[in-house]
Amino acid sequence: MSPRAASQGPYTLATYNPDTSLGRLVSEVSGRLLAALDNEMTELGITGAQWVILMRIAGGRGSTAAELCRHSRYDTGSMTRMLDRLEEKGLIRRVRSASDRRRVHLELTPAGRLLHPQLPPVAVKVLNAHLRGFSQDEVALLTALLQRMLANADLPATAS
Amino acid sequence: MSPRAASQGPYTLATYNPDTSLGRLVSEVSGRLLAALDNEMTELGITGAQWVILMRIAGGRGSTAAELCRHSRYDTGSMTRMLDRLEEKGLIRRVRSASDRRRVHLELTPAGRLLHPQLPPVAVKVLNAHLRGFSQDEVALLTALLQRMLANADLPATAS
DNA sequence: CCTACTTTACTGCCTAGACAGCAATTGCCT
DNA sequence: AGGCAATTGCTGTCTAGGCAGTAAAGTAGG
Repeated sequence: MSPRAASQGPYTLATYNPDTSLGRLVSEVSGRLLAALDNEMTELGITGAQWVILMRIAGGRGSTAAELCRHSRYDTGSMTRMLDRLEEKGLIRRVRSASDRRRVHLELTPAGRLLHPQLPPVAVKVLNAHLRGFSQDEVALLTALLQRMLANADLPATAS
Repeated sequence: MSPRAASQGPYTLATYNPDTSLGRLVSEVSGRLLAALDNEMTELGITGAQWVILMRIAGGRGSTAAELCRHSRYDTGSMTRMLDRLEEKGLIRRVRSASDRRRVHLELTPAGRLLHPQLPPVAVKVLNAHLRGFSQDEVALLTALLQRMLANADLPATAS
């Protein structure tokens, strides 16, 4: 309510411009990166979203559906169908756990293991294409700034 | 093919980590910002995506559906239905153009004009919450770095 | 004028994610 | 042992965007 409220952060109503704000900018960059990833991936037969899940499974950081959900903002219903698609493509396999029969362990099929090494180079290519003219220091700086935004996102929203 | 190819950009296969890469980071920040915007907007009865379109119409930077599409990576089909929803909520009005009868001019209804002033403060609040601890210089720096990535996105992908 | 091309808005159809609800399984607690 | 809550994976149902196709309206060139 008080005029002082306007000085509590970098943005104020007077200076805020929806077209040049960080919100618009981050959303646009994210969209372009995913679009470029999708584009590069069509020849491999998967989408950018599937790329992300495959990389997690292959890297051992997603051995069950629930674990994948906890790290990817999908709900379990969406994840089930995402895994359905990867299974239909013959890239992953579901194996019921013996120790905990609620769980379904996920693993790459031979076709999935064949595809896996082709995934990281695509991401490297896309990222570097968007980072032309950036020094290593600038990339590190950008990374650090974004990580700080992410850390703020986890905090409960302060009053006002 | 040659080893030199690995030094053409900040990322290399050896250093690339899908969990800490800029791709993952930008996507995550963008998702959090939109989720926070959605969350703040529920009480106003619209979504984050609708917020964006309403702001463009209100600001005079989107007087027809085709113009909105050119600036927002929606196709015309999606935009038609997006505008359907805004019209059903009584926030915008479609008016057939007299000079070019293919066009449908978009304008805010009285209810839309009443809602409009409430939109920017929400974005300012969300952005500032994610920028706690940032100086003005750091925000400017982050903005500039992201703009450079965006400029690179518009260039045709270089070979390799 | 008349044809060919473009632009604009709209409509099916398909894919994909969110939400809620469900059954099976497990661990905990008394 | 028995009851109970939590976890896991799955299924309907809804919303929403992408793609292709269409009709109406405009534009350019002969």
